[in-house]
Amino acid sequence: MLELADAQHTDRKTLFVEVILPLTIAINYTYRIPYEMNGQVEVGKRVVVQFGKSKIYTAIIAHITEQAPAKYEAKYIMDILDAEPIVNAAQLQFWTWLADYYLCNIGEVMNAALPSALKLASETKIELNKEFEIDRSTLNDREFLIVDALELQPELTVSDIAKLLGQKTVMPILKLMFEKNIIHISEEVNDRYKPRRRTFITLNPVYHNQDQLKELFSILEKRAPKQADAVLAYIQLSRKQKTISKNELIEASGASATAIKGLIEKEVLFAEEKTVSRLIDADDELESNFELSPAQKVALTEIQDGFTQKDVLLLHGVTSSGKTQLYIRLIEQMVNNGKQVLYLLPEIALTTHIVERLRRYFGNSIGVYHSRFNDNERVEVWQKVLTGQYRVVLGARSSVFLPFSDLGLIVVDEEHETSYKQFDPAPRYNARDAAIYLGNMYRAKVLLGSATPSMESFFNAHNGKYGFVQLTERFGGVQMPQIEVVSIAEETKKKTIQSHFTSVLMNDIHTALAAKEQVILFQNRRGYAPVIICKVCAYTPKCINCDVSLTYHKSSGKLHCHYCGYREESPSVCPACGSTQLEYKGFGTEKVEDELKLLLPDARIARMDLDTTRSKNGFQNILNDLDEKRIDILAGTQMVAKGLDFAGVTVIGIISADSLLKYPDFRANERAYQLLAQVSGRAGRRGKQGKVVIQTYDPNHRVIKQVIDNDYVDLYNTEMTERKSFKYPPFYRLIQLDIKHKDPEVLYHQAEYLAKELRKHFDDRVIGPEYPLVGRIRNYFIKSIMMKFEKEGISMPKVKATIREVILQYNTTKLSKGSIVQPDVDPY
DNA sequence: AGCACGCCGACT
DNA sequence: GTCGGCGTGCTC
Repeated sequence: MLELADAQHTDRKTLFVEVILPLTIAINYTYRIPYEMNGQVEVGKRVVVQFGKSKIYTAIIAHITEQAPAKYEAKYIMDILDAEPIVNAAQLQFWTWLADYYLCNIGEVMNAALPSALKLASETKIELNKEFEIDRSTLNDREFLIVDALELQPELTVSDIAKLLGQKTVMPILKLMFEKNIIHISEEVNDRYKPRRRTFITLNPVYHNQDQLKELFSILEKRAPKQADAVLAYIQLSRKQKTISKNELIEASGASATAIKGLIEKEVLFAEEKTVSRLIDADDELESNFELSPAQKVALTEIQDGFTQKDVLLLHGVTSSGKTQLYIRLIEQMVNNGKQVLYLLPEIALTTHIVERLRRYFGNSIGVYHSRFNDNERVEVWQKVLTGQYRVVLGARSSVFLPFSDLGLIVVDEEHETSYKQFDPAPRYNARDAAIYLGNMYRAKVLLGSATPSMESFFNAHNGKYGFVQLTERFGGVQMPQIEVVSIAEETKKKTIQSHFTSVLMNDIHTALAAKEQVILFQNRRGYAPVIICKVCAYTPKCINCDVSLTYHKSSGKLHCHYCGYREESPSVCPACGSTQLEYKGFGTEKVEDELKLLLPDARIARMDLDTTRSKNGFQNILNDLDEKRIDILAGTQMVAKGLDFAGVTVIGIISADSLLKYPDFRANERAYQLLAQVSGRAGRRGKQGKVVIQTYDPNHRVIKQVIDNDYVDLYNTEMTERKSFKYPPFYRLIQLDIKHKDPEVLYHQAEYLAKELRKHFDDRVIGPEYPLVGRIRNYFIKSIMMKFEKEGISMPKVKATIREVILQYNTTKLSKGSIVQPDVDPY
């Protein structure tokens, strides 16, 4: 009796929940729970709520209370969607931290964290899942109605469906249909990642028998000599390498594709299509059941020991030193201890290939999470992490939001990569830094790995905040490319330079082309000429928005602003004085391509920059052309540097290193080092040493020396000394102001005003406003500022509180609205 | 994020 | 005289 009374009492309790709405709102809102749902209320479950006049959203329960709000009447929640929480307490803590650290709203974090299928709202678009055969007999009336409607009109919103059914609560129905794979929650369609497929050839094992083989040859030589050649070439190749691709076989044998096809039809050869990596090294490093080299074994022990002292550890390993193998060993250990592992990779490095390799070790317990996966797939991964089915997750930055329960290790590969930083919508977080916090929360170990670590991580390792392990030895006999520095000034004097190409570079290009090898030329500038200047009156066309000189693009015949996208017709006479003597100064990839075509009319030359890859499959097409040897020389911007595998490339030419070395940015040297090292790394392949030609006016530049010597420590030391004597502190914190105004002039003044206000609180510790990239750009979002903490022990929370306050005042003075955001690295 | 309210410019 | 531009404020 007593128990029953108690239960009834609980049922009668009036419960309220604070919910997180997936919106840009500063606070959480409170809703009331209908009595009959009291038993189901739990933090982390999704609820359906009405917010505002007519809109319906999916929200997350953040807090449960019996306290009724004093100042307003709470609305009832409409529904509880989940039987079990889909977000755990740790995640909510993580979201709160992220919102605080990056100065944004928790709703924005929720938006970034949850796949859109988990946050149905009235405006969400629903469509049928085309890959799913619907068995109508299994549908109930309402489902039937929805499917019918969707067949007439392929896309309906949630509120359309509510109207159709004549009822308000449609979310649970849609949720179920989504889970049954009947419907798709549509979202912006990202280009899905297309893995590179290759056909591999193997010999029918029958012919491993010498007699059979001889017999085969005697037949083939008479009737199909080309096919005999191909088989011979196969046998020769198979002595050198384990896997032979169709392309390699065609190249080595000189036989045609039809000859090979004929052999496949006769079942002499077997063909098998496989996914291969676009990344270098992956193939060689990850043979199954690999053995660690002595150097790797030492490093592994050091990492394990390091983790007993420190929670975060930086692994500095030169390119091709086999870091991935170490990760695998560490992951194995963690998984054996029953812990979960998160393996973070920069966006571009996520290939199904690496997954396949890892699957070999971890079977079906490995999941992949990636923005190019569709929502159904993303939700699936989410659920499998939640239920603990996935023990290892390989993913891009957004995978820090997955519902881990007992994370033991986080690996952040290519730790320095800027793609870990989300720039555009809030939360403007850096997944590497977030991973460190995440690790701390779960008492998990964090391993940062890179061949060219970021300054701040190196700094932290140096100061003992992080542990530090080095791997200086290359794995498996891959040779470092030969780097030659050529003085442009000297060749100009000797008149041995043609256009922008020194004799040294031209010789190497000729050698490569003669050997049917490929060349990449790197020039860190798009367009044809970055500046036009009138020889008579010195007038230079500038962007009306940004105050920077406009770049001439020959392909469009227009002048482009590379910061805001503004375009205008290219003038034929000087707009100021009417003179026809317009000089095109400097050069970009277009000009490199153009002039090279004049010098080498027979070579197949292509260009890879933002302009040629903007179209849907532009990037992919160029890669494929390069792969299949339809391109001899590729001229490109930074894009060519990003870890992609250009197997046939043996020569790299850096047309002018000076644009890198003279970047007006205080992280210029660090970036120059990384870029030069990365570009250089593209040269050569297994068994063939690459050649890198660096053309420059400043052959003695210390960064060039550091790249040649592979001396990251020297780079770090000189940078730190220089920064100390510089007007900036060695590290500063960047506050990114998310102010949007159409008039850049206004925007600029707003940023200045804010910096001035902040200076009232922080004096000279505020630097700025500063703009992304070049000094005078008035860009869409403005980066301001900050500040030195070394002295006076101002705590970060206090700083943040003050910034909030200033922004708040700023908002109320109606100069602007806009939220504050704070990205970048906090090494303190 | 939506949506309403409200105040100034070019139109049937 | 209105229609409609977007600036501002509010949503439990």
